[in-house]
Amino acid sequence: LTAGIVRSVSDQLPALKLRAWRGFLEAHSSITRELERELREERGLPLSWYDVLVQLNEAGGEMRMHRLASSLLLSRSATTRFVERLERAGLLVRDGAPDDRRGTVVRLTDQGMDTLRRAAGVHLRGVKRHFGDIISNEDAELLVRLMTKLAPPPSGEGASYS
Amino acid sequence: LTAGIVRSVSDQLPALKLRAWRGFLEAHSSITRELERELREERGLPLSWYDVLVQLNEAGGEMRMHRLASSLLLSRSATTRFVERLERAGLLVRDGAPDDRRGTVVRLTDQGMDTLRRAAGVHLRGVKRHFGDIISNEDAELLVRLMTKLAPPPSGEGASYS
DNA sequence: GAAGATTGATTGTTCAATCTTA
DNA sequence: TAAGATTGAACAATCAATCTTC
Repeated sequence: LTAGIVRSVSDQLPALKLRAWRGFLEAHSSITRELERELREERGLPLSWYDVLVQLNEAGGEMRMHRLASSLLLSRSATTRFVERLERAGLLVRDGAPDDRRGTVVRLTDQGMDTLRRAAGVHLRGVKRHFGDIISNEDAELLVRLMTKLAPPPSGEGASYS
Repeated sequence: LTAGIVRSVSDQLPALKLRAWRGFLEAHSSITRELERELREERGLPLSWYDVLVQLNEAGGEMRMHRLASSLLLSRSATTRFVERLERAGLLVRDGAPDDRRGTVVRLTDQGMDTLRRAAGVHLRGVKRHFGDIISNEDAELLVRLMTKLAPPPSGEGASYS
């Protein structure tokens, strides 16, 4: 049954490269799943919440809604509701933009900053354990080079989960 | 404000490895997003549906529900509803398992097999363009080695999006 | 009692439509 | 007319509870 598909696979993609691709997917999935689990268990924080806090912090503590939406790779409506939840939890606040009255500025609160600090330890420990400690410095250099080739350098950010 | 965080980052994770980690996330995100877009535009098929078809095909055309759930990294209830949708679309059917009357077997239909064949071309072309063509054979060998170290080889499958 | 699967309630994401300001 | 943001309706994923069979 699968002969046709198998043939078309190897015509287009050498087995070696297909194995590399699948390994890439497996590694991504297993590492992020583990990071998600650890952060949720030890800090009660979803990785997606942590990512919002990181983005805001790296932007200097505040950000416009549409900019946040594009860094998170979320639609605007999803971002609105997402931000609502974090605001209800006291991690950030929304305010009208000073220069453009259509706009909204999202700002990290002290509590949000504190939550970020406490979460960062857990998260970075996880990235170290599940990624950094496993690869050598030479591997890391190579990955930087490879990943830069694979990710479109011009266009915007991306879901970081830094 | 961020001094404490920045310090704790570099204590745990050398800057080089952190850059490798972020590159890894960016590359994964941008490639899978593009593959999703292409498959949806050219075949009207979500990547997650394609993944179900691939899993079933690689398992010889049929699979038990709980096994499918674990290959897809979905909960059982999510898998039930997911399979319902694909069944409504005519891509697969459900039947009682012959040996265990608690169980359900999911089986690819001819239409499902046909959809898989037509989707595979588009998808594999994408993996080739956005991944295979960009890396050398040496890079691929290295990635296989690295990704195998990063993904726990013993435990189960993973979301493939093959 | 435990495993396999489904259903109900809750939560989260999206698209399309809407409202306000530029 | 378009950009920024929010709201309503539809869809998808999860947990807990349930039902059947082992």
